[in-house]
Amino acid sequence: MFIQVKLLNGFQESLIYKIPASWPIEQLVGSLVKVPLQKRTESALIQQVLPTLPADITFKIREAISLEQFPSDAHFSAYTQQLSSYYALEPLYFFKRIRHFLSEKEQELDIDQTNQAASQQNITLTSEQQSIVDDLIPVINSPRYYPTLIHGVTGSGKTEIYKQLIQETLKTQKTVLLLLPEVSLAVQFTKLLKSQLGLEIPIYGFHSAVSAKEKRALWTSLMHQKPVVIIGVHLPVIMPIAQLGLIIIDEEHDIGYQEKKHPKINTREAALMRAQLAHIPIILGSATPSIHSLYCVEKRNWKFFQLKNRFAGAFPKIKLVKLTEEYKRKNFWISRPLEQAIADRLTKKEQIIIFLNRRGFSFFIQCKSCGHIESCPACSVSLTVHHNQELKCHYCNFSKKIIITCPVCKAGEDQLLKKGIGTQQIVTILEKLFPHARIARADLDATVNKKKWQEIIHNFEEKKIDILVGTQTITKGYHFPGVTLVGILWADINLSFPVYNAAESTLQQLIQVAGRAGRQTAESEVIVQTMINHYIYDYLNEVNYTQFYKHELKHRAEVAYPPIIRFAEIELKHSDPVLLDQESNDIIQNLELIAEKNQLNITILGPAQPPVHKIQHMHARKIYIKSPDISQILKAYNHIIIKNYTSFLYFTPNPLQ
DNA sequence: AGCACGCCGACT
DNA sequence: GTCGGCGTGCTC
Repeated sequence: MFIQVKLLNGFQESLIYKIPASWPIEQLVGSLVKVPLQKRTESALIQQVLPTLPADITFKIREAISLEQFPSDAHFSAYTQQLSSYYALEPLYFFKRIRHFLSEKEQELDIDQTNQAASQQNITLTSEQQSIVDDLIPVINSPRYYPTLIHGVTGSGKTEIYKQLIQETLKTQKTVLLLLPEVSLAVQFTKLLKSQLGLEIPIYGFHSAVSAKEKRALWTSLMHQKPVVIIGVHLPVIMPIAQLGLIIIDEEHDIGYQEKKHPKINTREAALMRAQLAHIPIILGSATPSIHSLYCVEKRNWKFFQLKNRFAGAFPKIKLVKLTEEYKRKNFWISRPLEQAIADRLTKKEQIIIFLNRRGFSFFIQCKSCGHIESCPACSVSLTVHHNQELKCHYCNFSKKIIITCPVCKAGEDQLLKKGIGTQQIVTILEKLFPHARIARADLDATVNKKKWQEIIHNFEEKKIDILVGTQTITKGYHFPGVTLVGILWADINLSFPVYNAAESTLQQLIQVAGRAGRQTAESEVIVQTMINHYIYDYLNEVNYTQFYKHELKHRAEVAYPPIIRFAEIELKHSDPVLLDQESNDIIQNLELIAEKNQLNITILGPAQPPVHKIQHMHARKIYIKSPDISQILKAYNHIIIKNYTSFLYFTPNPLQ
């Protein structure tokens, strides 16, 4: 008997080995083996068992060495098969990833020590919370696929439900997967659970902030089929786990679940596939559930629960302010109502968050005379002004001195407009308006320095800072009881972002930030400043968030976007833009041909130049495929990849931005 | 992906 | 004469 294997080290061709006499023949396909290759030993995945050799063999066949130790998981093979066909990858990909972390060397990690583990123990659940737990306990005890969506307003105590259900699952000797959309949240959650559930429960963090030693300890547990709690972002969902009993996806709406690099696997989707194959319950929780999940509640009978009450504090009052209306004000970016509210809170010695939801692109420099914008020589993005003296590229880190005359029309400095607004600038404005306030900035630049970041968060918690100015980073996870005012400076920046889910993600973000207010106090306020009118502002009240679903779904149906239809992206990359354009057009033609030949019901869009179409001298184009049926999209794409294009091709089903 | 082989220039 | 740079080709 022989096996046909594929090497994990990137060597493409499959090889044939003899099975040692002592091996079982059953269940070899999908297992990892060690095989001799020239003078070394390599790991490989068994693709096929061959009873006899192919006739045309001219080389001598060597014998495989040993089967590799791998945690048993009855559903793993089917799961990696399904995942790999959905993401148009080879099943080998998942084994490579697992292998990669196993061979990881120990390295110093600067672990985020942000201390948020509030020690509230043995809390009695509210009736809202209890009814969810009561519904799920029977399913945990006799498992089946049971997708459950929990819409819990900010501060409603979803964590308490998770804790109960984790304990119930462990009682049945099963493993729990707890997933969060960001490493920092996973770190926080791990700490919280360890302090509140007690040391006798094996809890493992499993993400980039965890040491290789700890990861290996988890691996050993998995080998021995021990029931554990695994907390992570992307990695845990592709691990082989013998006795999986429950998956929890917290902040399920968050785009952080989609991996940043290709292949852009979405942990939320992978987890759903896994739960379905393993016949276990899966819980998705969020204060702002995704349209997609709400759609599944409606069309696919997912269980749905709502937590409409806050554990402590009360909901903030929400006030919408139009920036374009003619207020006479000291500064364009701080409207009169906001200025007054800040002054008011400062005298009451309460805390304020000022939020700027800019995303990637920010304030660039533009000539008022000729319209020229300074941009990066290597990437196609505008350069960002730093400290009013430097221009920096957000993608490749290129930097140069700020220009004082326009390089195109030679106009002077007074004609150079530093468009947009950044957190730095806001701090300066606020310092002028409120000279006695203690103001700090917490954006991505500040978070790169972990120590400084921790210090800022700590000082804000200790009320040594009155106003915290920040971007996305402050919207996630943190709990600042002293905050009674949240000011959102420019709510509509992202609404014009060229993606179909712009309204959804903007509203989710606004509600999440607004939710930072009034966690402890009865009276708080959120001021939302905007340039334009938009329907999302009708749904800023988070208790009524689900009404947004109806409105948005109608809109998506009109323009044929998910979740009504399926949607996938093909990204093409090449250093030569001419070749890239040729090949993208060729792919479009080919797709159309394939669709016609196979009678596929697909719509092809593009090729489009993405907003950032050139990064580090690599050009990019995007092609989109729509269809009522994902398998038709996959069929079309699989026809494309067998042709030998010189561009790099990346396939993303259901892309999020 | 590794690793050996081999062909050519630099150096004790 | 030998050491070592890396281009080429092979792996069951």
